[in-house]
Amino acid sequence: MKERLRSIIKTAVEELYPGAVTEEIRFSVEYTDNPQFGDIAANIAMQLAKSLRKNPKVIAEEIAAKISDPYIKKAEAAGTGFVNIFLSDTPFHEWLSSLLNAGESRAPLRPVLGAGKKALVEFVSANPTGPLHIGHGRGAVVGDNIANILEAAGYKVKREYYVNDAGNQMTNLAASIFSRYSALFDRQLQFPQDGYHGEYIAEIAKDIKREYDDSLFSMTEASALEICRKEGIKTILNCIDGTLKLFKVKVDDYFSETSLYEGGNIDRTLKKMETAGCVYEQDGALWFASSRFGDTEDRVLKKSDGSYTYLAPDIAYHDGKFDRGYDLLVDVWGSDHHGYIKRLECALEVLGHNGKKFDVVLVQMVGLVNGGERMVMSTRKGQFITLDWLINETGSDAARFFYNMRSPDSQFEFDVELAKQESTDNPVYYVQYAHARISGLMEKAEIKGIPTDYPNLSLLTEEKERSVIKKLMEMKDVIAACAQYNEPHRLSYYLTELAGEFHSYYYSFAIADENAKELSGARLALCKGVASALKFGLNLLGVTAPDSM
RNA sequence: GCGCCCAUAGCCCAACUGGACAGAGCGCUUGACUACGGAUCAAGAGGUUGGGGGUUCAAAUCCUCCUGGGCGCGCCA
Repeated sequence: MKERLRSIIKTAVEELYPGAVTEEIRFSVEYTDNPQFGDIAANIAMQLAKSLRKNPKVIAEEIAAKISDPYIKKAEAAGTGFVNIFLSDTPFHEWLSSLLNAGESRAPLRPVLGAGKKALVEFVSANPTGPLHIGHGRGAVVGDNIANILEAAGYKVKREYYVNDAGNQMTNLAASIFSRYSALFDRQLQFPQDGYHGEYIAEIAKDIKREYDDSLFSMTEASALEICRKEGIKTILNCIDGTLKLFKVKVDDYFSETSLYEGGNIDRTLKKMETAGCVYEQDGALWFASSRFGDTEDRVLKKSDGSYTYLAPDIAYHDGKFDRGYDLLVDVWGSDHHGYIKRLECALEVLGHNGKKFDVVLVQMVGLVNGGERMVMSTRKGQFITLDWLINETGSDAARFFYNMRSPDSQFEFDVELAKQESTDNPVYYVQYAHARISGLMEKAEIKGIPTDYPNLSLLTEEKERSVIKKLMEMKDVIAACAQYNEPHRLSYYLTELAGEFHSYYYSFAIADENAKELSGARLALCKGVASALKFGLNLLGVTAPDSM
């Protein structure tokens, strides 16, 4: 509908003012939120005012007088120069009909953005050194939702978890486990200074004891640690995977950092950067001249002892993502990693990927308040609230909706004591209730013998009915905005609004009235459309749409 | 010191990326079930968008300075 009006307006303007619509004129055509401004408003007159040297209000009046269409009831100039368009009921009925006919595909609710393009969403990527805590939950939900939304917008999406299974953290993990293992045999081994103190470490040690008994002591320390490392990563990743499944977070692949070492990917990528002439040696180390590309300083890629820094495999990983044919990369990171964006962007530019899209979504940290006292979560010290706990406490639906309520870059504090309470006034129930209510209506309709299959939608003439349909028409734009700006929280807000429109409608009219079967059939069809949109939206957020609650 | 992010109603947050009178929820005040689910609805109070300056027909949004928070500035990952 918007597209249609846009071209009508454009044509009118071109006839009125030949040559006025240049590339720079990017006018908006938007649904209004206030009926007094009509159904759709355009700001083109104000955009043209400068180049035409004319009062925008006058331009708007001329445009309004010029445009005509069977769907348009009237067009008028308003405010400082808006063109407000009032539509007849017909386009609303036709649109609703198209939604109902689309069935499960729900094509009228989906924007067409991806058109088969390939997108890779990398998220969570927590180090495999402990269970996921409530901080990770946010990234998991945001990433999963972005992936779902991109899919709905037509992208082919893959979801990856990057596993940092190389480097010092892993050495630390192995040493921590080995120390606990030794303690099981009454052998005191000094606990590593930066070791991991969580309960789960001792559990892993017990597992190793069960499988290997005391045989780790009869091998070299290196092999013993290697077993601890492997077992540790395996167990922890298993645990993480279990949590994510419980949270309905889909992960297609766990991408191992170690595989980049073993596959020679890092050397290959560094060679490319060398060829591009942007690396140099100094003090025995290999540096990336990132400052030449806008970074604040140069970065070390290979340390003087010959090992790689964290950055090198990360560059190789992202280089590889583009080589695998993805058009769009979305990384969901904790905001404390924001300093890495620039250097990674610089590297990707050097590697010739500057034309492609690489977005980093920074998810702000989740603070923790316990009884008014601030807590700092630390996996290493074993201080954290696990995501498992939260899910069990509030349920997956409430937790997911709650995490998605705020824009990713806003920081919020999680009050442990309020977690359960938070779930009872979580808006997710408001939205789910609307869906359940419609299911109830449908049952009622069947009992009362109200036919809903071939509704006469032209009977929907109430102002409220119009505004419900209008709300439904907006969903496409909302999903598009979510996908475009990586802001899935918009969908949560939208669904709350849509549910509100329905609840209000429900109270204003008898919907399943056996004494007015034809009208009721039309109203029930409208409700069916609402339910379809609610379910679609909730599922995009990983939340169920129950038929009863 | 340098860099990134944030500041909106009593609280927690939105605001279609520059558009019309800044909007929801919670909390507060008042009302609504012998119609289809009250986990709901209807109404009210509540704002100098942290502060100053600037750009624009139009600023919560862009630029600049100030104040106050968060985070990052390793040959750690």
